[in-house]
Amino acid sequence: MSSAEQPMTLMELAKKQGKAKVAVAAKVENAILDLSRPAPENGVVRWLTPADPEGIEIVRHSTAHVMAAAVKELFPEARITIGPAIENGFYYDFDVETPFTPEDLGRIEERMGEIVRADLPITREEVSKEDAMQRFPGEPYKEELLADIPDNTVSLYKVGDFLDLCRGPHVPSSGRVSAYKLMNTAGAYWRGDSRKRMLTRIYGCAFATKKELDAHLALLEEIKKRDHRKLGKELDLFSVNEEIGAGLILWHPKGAVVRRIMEDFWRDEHARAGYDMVFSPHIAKLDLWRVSGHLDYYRQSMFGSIEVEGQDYQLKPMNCPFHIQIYKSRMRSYRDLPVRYAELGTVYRYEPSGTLHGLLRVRGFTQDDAHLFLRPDQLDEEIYTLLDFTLFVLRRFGFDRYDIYLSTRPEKYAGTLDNWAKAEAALKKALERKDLPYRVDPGEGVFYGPKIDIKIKDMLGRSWQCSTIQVDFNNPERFDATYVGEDGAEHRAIMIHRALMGSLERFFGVLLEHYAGSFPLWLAPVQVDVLSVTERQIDFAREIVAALRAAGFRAEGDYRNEKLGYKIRESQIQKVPYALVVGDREKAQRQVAPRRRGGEQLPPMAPAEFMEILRGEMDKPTT
RNA sequence: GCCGACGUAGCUCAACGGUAGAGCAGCUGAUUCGUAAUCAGCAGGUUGCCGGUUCAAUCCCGGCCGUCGGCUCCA
Repeated sequence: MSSAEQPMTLMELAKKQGKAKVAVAAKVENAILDLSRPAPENGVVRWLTPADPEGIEIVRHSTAHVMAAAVKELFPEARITIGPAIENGFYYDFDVETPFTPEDLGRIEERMGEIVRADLPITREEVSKEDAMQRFPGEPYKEELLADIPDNTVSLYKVGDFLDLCRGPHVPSSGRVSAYKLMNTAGAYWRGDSRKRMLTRIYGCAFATKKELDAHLALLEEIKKRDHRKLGKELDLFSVNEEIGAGLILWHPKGAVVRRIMEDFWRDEHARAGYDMVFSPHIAKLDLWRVSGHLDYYRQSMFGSIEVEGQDYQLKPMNCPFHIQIYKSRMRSYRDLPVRYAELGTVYRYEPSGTLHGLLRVRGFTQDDAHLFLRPDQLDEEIYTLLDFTLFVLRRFGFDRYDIYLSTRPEKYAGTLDNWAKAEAALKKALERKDLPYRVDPGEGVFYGPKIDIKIKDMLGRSWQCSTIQVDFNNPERFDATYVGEDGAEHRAIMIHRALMGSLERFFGVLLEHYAGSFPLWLAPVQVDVLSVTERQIDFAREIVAALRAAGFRAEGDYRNEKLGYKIRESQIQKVPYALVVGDREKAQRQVAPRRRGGEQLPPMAPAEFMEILRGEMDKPTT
């Protein structure tokens, strides 16, 4: 190509290739570029469209700019800060005297629509940092951002009259932004720093098509319907009570049934897996936490101490020191190891009031905790077994999709490099031996050891971090937990700290949303409703209820003077897996007419036959 | 903890500077009914708590408690 010719832009190349309508940017040698940039001489480009993950990210980012443009027109006094693309959409933070109201959002969205319809070009220019400084009068946040940019050249983007400092890239014109919706406002600290000024953030979602946007809004509706706080109230499972205190959970009888079943299952399986159950008190001398190191590292998450007869006591934020003391209560031989102590231990942690959230974030909760004391040579096998056990437990609760993370040594760490290397290798080996895909989170381990975190995925594909397996070099050291080896000398034990469900409260909340309140049979608080059609069948219905209960099922009778449809509806709304209809016909035949929760009707059958169906369903993690 | 919104009957929600209303649930009665709501009547609230402004506050203002959306935090 001769130098006299005007170099062709990517946009022009896109036109030639018939891609101008769909392309929002181009990928050239791994760099994502605006279409206004020159096309490469060899002409090798990959066009990015809103259907590409990278393409939609650009659209989302540009939508944030369009929104900022609308905000600056309607609220010229608003100071602009940053506005990135995020999952499903974007946000933009503004510094305004009074935060935006929902009505403001409506006006902003309307103005955005006008900008989109006008299809204004979004232009890019490169200027020196000094020049850029002159271009943002009265925008202190932009000045601050500029000052922090190491390069001498920066890029500016313009939509209509709205100029923003931005790395880009952006879509070529505002008309390419289409399916979006402003969602809500929120406070957010400048640069995420709680010491800095609180800004007003506007969240929006944006998609490639209206259809995807609608699907996303439908998903949000579904999430709302499954909200464990709403279901907890509707199904009478639990409550939080202002008079008791924020973040403290009351388990109602039906919720308590589910919890008891979860606990029973947990205890049985742990006993089978070679764990010993222990119990420990809710408070202990403050000094214990000084020894464990929690006081130094995590004091801000602990409740204040309680003075008793001149001694400070502390509500426990963890169970580990207790288990260590049990371990230390006598001499341990290498033959005794591994020692596995498990406890459903209730702990109390101070969480800032603004972070509390139903069952998912509370101040008092029960960990399905265990501490394993091992010899170094047992680490590999133990972790492998533990991983297997964890996945088995999760599967029982209907979770068979997960993301696994291996967190390695952070900058600030306790223990020896040699131990860290061994522990990380053991964790890695176990994951690979189980053929589990995982991601490494470098430096994200706890100061006392590396860990495996398992994030389960629920029915809606949302991730929840519940299980954690942590190697701990710190506590055996601090508490001097040892065993006598074959050589007769004392050796330092290695500890594994692990929780499978994490917190029972939280796991129950996740389960509730996972199943949308429709618990599988084995967990359902009420498994069978027996419904009499008229009062003529009450005696027979009572008999059925008694028989079911005698067989170990959780059955309730509804003998009220109501129509069948009314009772069915109530049973359905309460998400009871089975309703047994008992009318004159059934009574005469000594049969029941089962109806499944979803509406499916089974043929009338003998009670014994129905119980066989129940038994066949008891070990199913989903229904 | 920070920013914003909210707090009215058991639940879901309405109304208003002049001491509040509906539906569902509850209770009573009638109805005896076949797979998602039978009808009628009755009862139910110091409008989260404390203080202030006002002739008068549930409504306006302040503080506290709690809830919600975020931020921060999360051993």
